[in-house]
Amino acid sequence: MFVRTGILAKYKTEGSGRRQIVALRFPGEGILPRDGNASYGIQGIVRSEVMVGSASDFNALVEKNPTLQSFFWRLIQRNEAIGYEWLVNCGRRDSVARVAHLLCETAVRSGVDIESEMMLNPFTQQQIADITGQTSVNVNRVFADLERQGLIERAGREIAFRDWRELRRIASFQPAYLE
Amino acid sequence: MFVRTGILAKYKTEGSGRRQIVALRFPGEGILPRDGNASYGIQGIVRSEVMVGSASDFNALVEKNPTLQSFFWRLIQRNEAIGYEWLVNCGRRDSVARVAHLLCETAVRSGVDIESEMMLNPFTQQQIADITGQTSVNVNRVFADLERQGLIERAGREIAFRDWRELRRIASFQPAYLE
DNA sequence: CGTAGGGTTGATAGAGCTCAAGACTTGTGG
DNA sequence: CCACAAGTCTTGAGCTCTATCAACCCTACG
Repeated sequence: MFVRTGILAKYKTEGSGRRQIVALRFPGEGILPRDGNASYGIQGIVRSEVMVGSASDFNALVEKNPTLQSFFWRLIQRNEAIGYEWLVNCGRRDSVARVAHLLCETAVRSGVDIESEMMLNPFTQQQIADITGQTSVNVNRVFADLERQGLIERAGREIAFRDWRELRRIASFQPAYLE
Repeated sequence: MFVRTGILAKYKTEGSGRRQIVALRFPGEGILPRDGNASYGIQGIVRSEVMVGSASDFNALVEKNPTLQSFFWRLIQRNEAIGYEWLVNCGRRDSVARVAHLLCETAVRSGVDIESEMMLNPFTQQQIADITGQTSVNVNRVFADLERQGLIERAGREIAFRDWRELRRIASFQPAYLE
């Protein structure tokens, strides 16, 4: 699956019904075919356009095209790096840093111009909670906190970065892992 | 890098010096080459024998050997699935479930015979904390808890599974993701 | 105009962190 | 063989962060 527009989420549901989003796919990214069943579900974060192809076509294409192969190879490594970063996020950062980190990553991955300071946050607070391993109630409080600290300003889903440097700092966001 | 014996850990260190182990490699598994710098460190959990090769050799080998290619393809997908499971673990399970899940996964991945009920836990409690995103103090209390509940019995690092089924349940461990 | 989903806020409880101290294990050098 | 050091495990006390529960508001939409 190749994301043309919008955002896709891979998620898993725990026994007790709690949901965890384990990966996101922004435009230009994709979900590669798997042997066997996937252990996760796929859902659109926003209305999205997605190209879907068959695994056999994909494999044939890649096998005879070394350029494509190394392209996907790099794509896989990027996703791996993002996954590791998310693990650090969930395991070792407090709730403010987790949300801030997600905002930073989202801004960079969706190609928003930081200088313009504006971004349309595509997530509901519940989805942010599902990504960062918290509750939506707490995500709400964290947003209020970030705003009170003067790091962001909100108008509906629209977010203005008022102090990108400081936001990066509290998130300990080092964009190198996104290449 | 190919792990012959022992266990390797990939880890990242957060700004405040807190460590998160983001992946493990058991015997028969490996760490594939990357373009550019890796954003993680590698450390042995126990004394390990590791075969190290160069990326160019690896790439050449894989490129002309489709069987190898699909082998590594599956390996990557397995690691991806494990990573997702770890995210669920850190994000959505309480501390008892996290430790229990790690024990289950370790038992299966290291090929221990569950029926024999015995496993040499290879980790220090600090390492378990670094994997599950907790403190070593709490890991210690969780172990005491699991023992009090009669799910495991400990003698040093040696662990006996006294009720594998129940342990799996509280960990919500579904081994399918390990293939 | 009613409804559902999302956002906001307060009160409360509890899980897990921090700090601190002591016991035990293992390896090293004299 | 002993003394010592470093690392690991264990336990208690207190506190903080975040979950939970519950109510209410706002907005979009049919």
